[in-house]
Formats: sequence, structure tokens, C-alpha cells
Amino acid sequence: MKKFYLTSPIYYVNASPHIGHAYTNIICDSMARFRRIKGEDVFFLTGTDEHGEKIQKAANKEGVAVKNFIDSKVDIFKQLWPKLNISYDFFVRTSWEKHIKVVRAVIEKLYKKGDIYKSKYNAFYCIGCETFWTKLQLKDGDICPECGRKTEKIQEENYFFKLSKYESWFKKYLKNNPKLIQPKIRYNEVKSFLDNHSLTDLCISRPKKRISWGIELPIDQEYIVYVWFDALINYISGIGYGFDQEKFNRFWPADIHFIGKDILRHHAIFWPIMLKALDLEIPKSIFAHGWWKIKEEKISKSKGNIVNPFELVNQLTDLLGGNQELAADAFRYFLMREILIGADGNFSFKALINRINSDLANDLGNLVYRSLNMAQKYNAGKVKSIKKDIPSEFKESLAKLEKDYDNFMVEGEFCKALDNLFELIGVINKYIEDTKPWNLKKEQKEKELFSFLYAICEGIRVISIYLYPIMPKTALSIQKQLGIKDISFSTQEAKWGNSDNFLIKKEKPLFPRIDVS
RNA sequence: CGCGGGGUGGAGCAGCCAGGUAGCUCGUCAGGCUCAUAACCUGAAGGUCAGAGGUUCAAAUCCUCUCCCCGCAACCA
Repeated sequence: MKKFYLTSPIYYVNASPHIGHAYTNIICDSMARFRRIKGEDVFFLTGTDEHGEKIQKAANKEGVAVKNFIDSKVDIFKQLWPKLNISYDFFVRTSWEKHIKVVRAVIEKLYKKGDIYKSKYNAFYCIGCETFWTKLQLKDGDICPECGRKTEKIQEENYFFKLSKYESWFKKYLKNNPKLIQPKIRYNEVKSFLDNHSLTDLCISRPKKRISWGIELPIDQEYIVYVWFDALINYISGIGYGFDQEKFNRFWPADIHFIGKDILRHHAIFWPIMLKALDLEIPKSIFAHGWWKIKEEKISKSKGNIVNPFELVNQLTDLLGGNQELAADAFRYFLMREILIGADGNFSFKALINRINSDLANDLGNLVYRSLNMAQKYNAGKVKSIKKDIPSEFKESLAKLEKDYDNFMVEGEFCKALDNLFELIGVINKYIEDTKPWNLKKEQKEKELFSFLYAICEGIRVISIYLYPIMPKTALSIQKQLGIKDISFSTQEAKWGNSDNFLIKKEKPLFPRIDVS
């Protein structure tokens, strides 16, 4: 059985989750589900990043102990994922004792190897803001970019990881592995960065007198580990590196790390070099998606904050007749369909409702409802295959789907996969229109009528399987209504003619039209 | 001259890498049908592809310049 290991970033818990967090994990989940129905042994890791100065400060600001602060934030993430039907296999926390051990072991190993050394460096401290800045961040030579006051130059000793030692190796590796970073635009970005800069060694420690919340550096008690160095290691600690070697060997290297484009450099440069230094394999791909921008709609204020995924799903649940699972599916669908992966998109409530109405209610929902309704009305819900030929009207669209769906999904092109799928939905809607089953009924042409019913039901069944990775609960509901026994989703079953008969149990329309006037 | 992305019918986008009469979704207008959630199906209107110049038999697509938006600049998770 082929394995497939994918990860989300671990989310920094200094604030509550927003639409971007939801988006990333929905991408991961769709990929995970797709791989599972292909029959692969999938491991999907998500989690939280819980160390560092910002968290310490955020906790202080709220007047809570840091540990309590992070626990409560982690809870929020853990509540969100089930709400969005995110089927992760493990939730890793950087405050987890096993993760901490792995980080310390990694540092010891690299230190022994000579890839970590101690050195002095310069920082600029703003007394007013209590913040350290780099020379490049300063305005007009030595002015704090935040408050505009003069900063103080401070010399500090720290530990550094020898990125520079691996620079030429990495450049070569990148050149030979053009698919390492996706989409291509991000690959080019990293490549041109490397062409124009030489790598400076990465400072991986913070003196305790400045920051205390983090993992103590095993080689020097006066320091803690820089959060990024700590955080990236989750991708190996989460599958047992150093303590569950069997599992680790099974799943490493990662098949795909999904990330937002803002954290590209850490993943595309630091991480592969850290792995190389550890003599571990390099991930097969690092995929950076785009950002959702929020355009405030005039009416949205009175309707509450639409950015918060909890509130959004709750709001959709109300609008969709109380079914939270389908509300989550609708949200997932919107995020995956509205923009090409990799590109930025604008989120607006209006666009969301528009998508739900036109695609989910009118096209998909209505197709399912009208089809099942005819099956019940014309033959008491009993649908049997007389012959399993694919209606000639379906052939082109179906062939295209069979050919391209897998490619698009493998490449993470969810939007294009859905485009293909909805083309088939349109074709079936048109087929109903052209076949005019109501006439067949009147004229008592039973054979034609039954063939017709089988064709549309079988078509809907096929659609439900392709729909599953993006909209799992909707797919399930469709199969239930078709009366399929032993429901399980697998791409092998997507073949036309796999089902012989259906016993329709029609429910309410999948998605009601939402009236926002 | 810091780096990068973008400017395509009313709205949102695809097409550009591998040039060949401009495409999709929504919206608008007209018609059809009735199994269906005022849905579905058909047809129509609407664009000098930001601007200027160049290469070419041919440019939204390649090259140069100009204007306008938006990200990122390395102890930021």
C-alpha cells in the first residue's frame, strides 16, 4: 500500500483562527481524503506552534499564565477542525514533551556535528517598545520603525546554524528538483532569491533574559531555541522521529507540506537544509497557497464578523436549515472553487452566498432532488439497470472527468477538478431536459423511462464519489438518498455501471436557496 | 533604478510559459419546459484584452517604455 504523508503548518496560537487557517486545513483535508479514496495509506498532520516571544507577550497582556493561555488557544483550534470536517490523523503541539525531546536531540546532534556554533551579533533595542530590531528593519539608520525613537545598539552572543555550509548543495538540489516548490511561481521566487543572495547562518537561540517561553537549548542553559527552528521540527516529531522509528520510516519523507505563501522561505530554504544536516530525506514537495483578502461589505457589519470561521459556519448553518455538516461543506466548496490554488482571492459574503445558490442549490442540489423525485414518482423509488450503456450525451464529459480529475487533484488544482465535475452536473441537467421523461411517462414508454432513471442515478452516484474529497458530508448524503448499501468511497467505484440498482430515499433538497435581499 | 505579482465585456476570474479570428461563472434581456429549490434548458446584448512603441504573415500572448494597484524586504511563526 502506497503511503502518503501530508502536513499543514502548525498554527501560531497568539491569536484565534481566521479564514486563512481554515483554508489551509481544508486544502490539506481535501488532499488527504482524495488520497484515501485512491487507496493510499494517508497520514495527515496538523497542530500548533506554541513558543516564542509573541505568545509570551500575548499571555502577559491578558494577564494569564503562558501555559493556560496556550491551552485555551489550542482548544479553539481543536474545536474548529471537527466543525469543518477536517480528518487529521495527529495533532502535534510544540509544547508536547516528546516534541521537545526531539528538538533537543536534533540540536545536540547538529552541535556535535559542528553545524551549530556560538558567535556575537548586533541588535538594535528600542527601550520604549521593549523590542529588538535588525539593522534592516530600522528607519533612517537607527530609528525604531514602530515608535520613531532612537534605538540602542547591543551586542549579544548567540548560537548559529550553518546554513551557509549547505548553500551550494541546496542550490544544486533545487535546480535538479524543480517540483520541490510549488506552484512554479514560488519556485522561481526562491530560486531568484538564492541567485541574488548568499545565505547567512541562522541564529537559532534567544537569551533567556529576553525570552523565557521556549525550549531550553540543550547545549547552553542560558538560551532557548528560536521558535522557527523548534516549529519546523514538528514535521518529523509528529510522526515519531527519535521515538517511534517504525512509524517514522513508514511515512518520511513528507509527500507534501502545504503552507501559506508568507512562510515560504522558512520551509523552502531552512527546512531542507536542516534535514540535509540531519541526514534525512528532503520532502517531495512544498506547496504554497495564496491568501484570502477580506473586503468589508457594507451589510456585513450588521450581520456580524464574517472573518471568524466559527461564526461563519454558524451563520451558514442557520441559513442552510440547521445542518452544520452541510454548512461546513458549503464553506469548503466555496474556498476550494472560488480561486485557483496559489492565487490570492477576495472573500465576500455575497460571493459565498452566490456560489451556494448557483452551484450548490441550483445545479447540484436541484439535480439530485429532481432526479430522485422522478424516481419516486415514476417508479416508487426503484431504479434498476436494464443496460449499463453510458448515455452518449454523457460520454465526452465523463471521459474528460476520468482523464483529468486525478491529475488536477494530484496537482492540488481543486478548482479545476471541480470545474470538470460541475460540467458533468450541467450535462445531466441538460439530458433530463432533452429526454423529457414526463412525456415518456405519459406515453408509457417504460423501457426508455427506466433506462433514463438509471442513467441519471448512476451519474449522480459517480458525481458523489468525485465530490467526496471536497464535500464529504454532501457526498455521504447523496449516497444515502440513493439507497446505497455499505457506503464507502473509493475512486475505483467511480466507474460507470458499478451499481446495479438503487432504492431511492429522497430527503429535503441538499442546499436550500439562500435569500438575501 | 530593491524584489515580486497584477491591470481582460456590469462583477469575479481563465487564457499569457510552448503567438493564429477573446473564454468561463455570476448578473442583464428574450424565449422554452414542468420532474424540480421562481429551479432547469435555449438564445441574445455587452470587451479597440491599462496606455504607447517594436518583433512577426499574425500578439491579450514575445520585447521595450509609461501609468495605476497590491504584496515582500532576511532575530517577522
